[in-house]
Amino acid sequence: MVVDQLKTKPSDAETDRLFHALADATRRDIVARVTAGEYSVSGLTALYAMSFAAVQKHVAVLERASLVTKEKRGREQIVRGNHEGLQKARHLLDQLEMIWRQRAGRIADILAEDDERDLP
Amino acid sequence: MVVDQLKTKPSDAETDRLFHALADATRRDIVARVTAGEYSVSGLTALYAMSFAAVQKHVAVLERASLVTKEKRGREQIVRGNHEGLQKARHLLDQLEMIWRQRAGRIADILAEDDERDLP
DNA sequence: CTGATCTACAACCATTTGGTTGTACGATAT
DNA sequence: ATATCGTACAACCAAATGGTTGTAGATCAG
Repeated sequence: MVVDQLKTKPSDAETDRLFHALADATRRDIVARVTAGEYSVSGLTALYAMSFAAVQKHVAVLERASLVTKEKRGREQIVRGNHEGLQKARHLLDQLEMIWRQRAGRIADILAEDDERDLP
Repeated sequence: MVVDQLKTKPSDAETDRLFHALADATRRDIVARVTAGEYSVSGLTALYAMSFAAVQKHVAVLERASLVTKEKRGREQIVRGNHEGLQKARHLLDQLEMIWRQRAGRIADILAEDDERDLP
């Protein structure tokens, strides 16, 4: 099932790649652009003050992190946003969020126990 | 207002620090541990196969990313999870998610226009 | 066919990262 | 008082990062 893929915990290496890919302003901008529309690699290069090869490397990093996909069209390579990577990242943050809420819950429990102790 | 702090877009450098901090398995584990409970830096060191100084550096990276806080207690430094960083990270992913949904919306619009063209 | 465009990839370089060891210092326990 | 514990920080090192230039292969336009 597709759901299984979401519930499957990504490997550490996968997660490393994901967050590392997001830890760069240029790459985040690329993700936003190609999620909103289609860009070739050279189309993206026009947007930034860096060489084609540099952008190419950024796209490769994003691709390895499942945040974008590339598809050959004629002599161009079309880059598109890939929802899968984003969902993975959100899922991982959700897990940390759950740990936080569990802790908050335990604290509430402890306070409740204290209250009980105060009862007659 | 507190709400303003959440709505304020974090700087690129802040976001870089955040995702970079999360892009390491040891650091993610530290975040999970100190979110669930309290640990001193040397208490954390006992958990990993690396030197005290290495763990100290990881904690420093997490602290700069607002993912943990440190508080001196006696001769120990207590590390605690900081919800602020997590929320920031989730907010940033939410923004990308929004771009995705907007695009999905536009595609639906385009399909709807095509349908209209087909009408008499 | 020829030339221009888009891509891939290697080689190189400066900086950052993630680890180490070693030294120093305040807080604690004996 | 002294030894030990927890921390801070500097110096060092290998590997990874983020950028460059240069070369070469496909694809398209004229």
